[in-house]
Amino acid sequence: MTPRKSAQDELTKDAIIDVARDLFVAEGYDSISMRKIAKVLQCSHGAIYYHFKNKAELFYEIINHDFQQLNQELEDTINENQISNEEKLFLILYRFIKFGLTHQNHYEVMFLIKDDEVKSYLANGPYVSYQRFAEAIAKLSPKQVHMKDIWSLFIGLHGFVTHYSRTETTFEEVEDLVKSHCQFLLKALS
Amino acid sequence: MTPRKSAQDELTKDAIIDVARDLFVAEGYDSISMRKIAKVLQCSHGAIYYHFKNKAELFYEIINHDFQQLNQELEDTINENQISNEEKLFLILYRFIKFGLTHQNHYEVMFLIKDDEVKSYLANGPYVSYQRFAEAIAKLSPKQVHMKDIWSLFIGLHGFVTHYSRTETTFEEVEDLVKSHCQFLLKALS
DNA sequence: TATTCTTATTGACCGGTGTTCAATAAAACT
DNA sequence: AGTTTTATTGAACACCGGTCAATAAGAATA
Repeated sequence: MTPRKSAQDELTKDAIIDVARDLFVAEGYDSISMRKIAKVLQCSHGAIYYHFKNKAELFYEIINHDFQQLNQELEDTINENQISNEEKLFLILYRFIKFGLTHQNHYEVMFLIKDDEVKSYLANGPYVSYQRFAEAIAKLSPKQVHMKDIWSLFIGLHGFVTHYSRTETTFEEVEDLVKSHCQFLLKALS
Repeated sequence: MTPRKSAQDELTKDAIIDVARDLFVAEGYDSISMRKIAKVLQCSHGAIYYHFKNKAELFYEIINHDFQQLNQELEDTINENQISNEEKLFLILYRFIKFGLTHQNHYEVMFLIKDDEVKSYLANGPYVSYQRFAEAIAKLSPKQVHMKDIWSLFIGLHGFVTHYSRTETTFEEVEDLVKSHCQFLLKALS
């Protein structure tokens, strides 16, 4: 049996996450196997299981960071100075789609995946992000909006990201369409 | 080696499709293996490959039928008597979502799947269905609508189906929400 | 320093997947 | 009866996620 690694080369959670993140971003959850990750890390695939219970947990550590980033972006938009509420409203929608399309493979898992294993790790990440979103929309809207309408608005954004993720379109390729889609949805809100 | 089947038990494309359809509907594309299909058919998994080039092609034969059904439903709605254009417009949206949520696993493949193998077989099925949809919306709208808005409308429906497919919600469970979502989208159109 | 203990890694193994293909037997044709 | 075509079998291949006994490196202890 080849000997185990020496201390200097010892595997760390962070090292695994760094490699796994790149691979997942590039090819998505299903396409990346533990063995592929291990190969890049130059370790056996079994070693990864010492640091993470399973593939889903490893992925969750990455996804969790993305939810925080999404929430942060939303907050930044709310707190931005020198722009009107109307503009903020637009920016929230616009940036949500931008986030989704620039993190396509992660978005898929954050809001789309059916895999029960992964879903159980996601826990309330999607729920929290949506709550923050809904509060922001309610606060920034010129007139009272129904909860259901905010939900429909969100679903409308979700559909956009979902569709263009399927076709692996970049945000830049559809930037204009993003704008008109956001305007379309805002028309329904008022 | 056990002998091959006798003529009366011979495998047919239709027999495979019938079994595969039920299994795919119940558990989705990924969860159903060729071996599971073969087990129900009481044949070897290799035999299926004599009738279908691969799993994707088998699934496509099923999906293709679904596109035709979706297109038929749309046409039926257009040709329905004794209802106004406004009501037809609503019904088209409503029934699209209904279709999506009552064929969740198929919808996923029809409009959502990333699997390149399957996508290549889908060919222009989604495209054709969308064209028919867009034409119907344009015709039934009281005033001129932009192409982009029809697209946004569709994306809005797509998002709804996609989200509730992920959570495996039945159409009946969200029937009221479907109505309000359709109304929301129609508000944006006018 | 010698010994024990803890910790991290390895890789064989399990049961599963889609797909291929040589062998073969049933049916059809000559 | 003999030949050809056709449909089926199941072993084999290269993957997958996950488990775990064996083991070696490093730390702690005597």
